[in-house]
Amino acid sequence: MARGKVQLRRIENHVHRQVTFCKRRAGLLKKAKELSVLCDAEIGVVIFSAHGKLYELATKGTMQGLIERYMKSSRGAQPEPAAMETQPAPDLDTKEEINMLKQEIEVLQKGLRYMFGARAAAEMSLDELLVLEKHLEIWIYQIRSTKMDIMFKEIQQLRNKVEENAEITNFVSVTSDFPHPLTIQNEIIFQY
Amino acid sequence: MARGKVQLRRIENHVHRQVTFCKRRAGLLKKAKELSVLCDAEIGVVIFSAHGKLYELATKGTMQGLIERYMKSSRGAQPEPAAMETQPAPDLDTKEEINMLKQEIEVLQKGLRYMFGARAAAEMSLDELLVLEKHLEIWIYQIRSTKMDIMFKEIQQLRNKVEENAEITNFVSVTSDFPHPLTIQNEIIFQY
DNA sequence: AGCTATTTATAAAA
DNA sequence: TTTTTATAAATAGCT
Repeated sequence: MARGKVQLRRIENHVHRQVTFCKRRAGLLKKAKELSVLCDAEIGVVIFSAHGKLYELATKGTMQGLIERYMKSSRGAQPEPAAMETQPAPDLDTKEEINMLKQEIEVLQKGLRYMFGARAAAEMSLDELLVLEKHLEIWIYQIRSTKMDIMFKEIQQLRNKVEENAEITNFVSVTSDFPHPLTIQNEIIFQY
Repeated sequence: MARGKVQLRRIENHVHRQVTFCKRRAGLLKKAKELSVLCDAEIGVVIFSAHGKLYELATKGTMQGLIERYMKSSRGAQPEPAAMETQPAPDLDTKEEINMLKQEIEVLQKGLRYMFGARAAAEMSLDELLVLEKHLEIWIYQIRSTKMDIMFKEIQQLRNKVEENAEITNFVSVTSDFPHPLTIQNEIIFQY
């Protein structure tokens, strides 16, 4: 933009690159702020320098809040994981259900902080820790179910192969079902 | 920037605001791309228009990946993530509010999953699931230890109180240590 | 980190 | 929205 037209490719000179990064970074964040104020938009900008240093800006609220909003907004365009659905709570009074869900959210938030901070567990109350623990147990259960699922499919494929072979070689085909009661899946899987 | 100096406040005229939003949004995204290319930086920009429409840009990789990187990078730097507050849903139908809360929980759970840099369970291999499972077990173990810790402190406090009382009333003070071997903490805690 | 000469971005209008 | 055009801003190359 000045004393030289800009070439749209990586600046090779290390010093030039650093200076330009500084200036343009400031410019970008300024522009973002302006756009947010002028047009009443919520904007988040995250910049990782080539060396991994983080620079960020979140207009209106925090980056965390913005990320949440982004997750909600961009969902649907993304392939949703079929597994690990939210546990359907038993039929409670709606009013009470809302409170329970809100509490659950709070606990999960703290859990996230705990993971990200890796030292915030001490800040959680006994009850909150209990709820978080339950969540994790559910999560583990789901993971074990998925593992079981994968393995069962492999077994089926193998059995199909065997069956084909048997037919081709005029042997008796194996058709008996493999027993796999859901109730013991998690017990079985423990052995792997 | 042209034919009129810009005032840094919300543009009141609806049409002007819309036009400016369009232009400046394009400008901001262009600047972000340029900065990324020129200085080899990874940049993410999220823009929510006043009416909630989402515009985004992620240089290098996806926004999801960038968010993961942000989560990892920004932890510890923030003293208190005052963010992640429950959306103050004003006056929605309770039924709808429940759905919104459930969605939020889903998002948070997803966030927790990202913590391990893991993909959704459905997309994960047996080995990956095993690793994730181990992580969760460790997490649960830590939580149980923390719970034990909290409870033991409470017990200590109670005992101190008793002790004070005893001294005041000239009774024999209780000084024996309460046994709490780490190896069985998790077993003990199971009962709560 | 400051200074200009220029390049860009963009406000107003169409 | 997009284009045009007059100007305001941003910034590349130097100190």
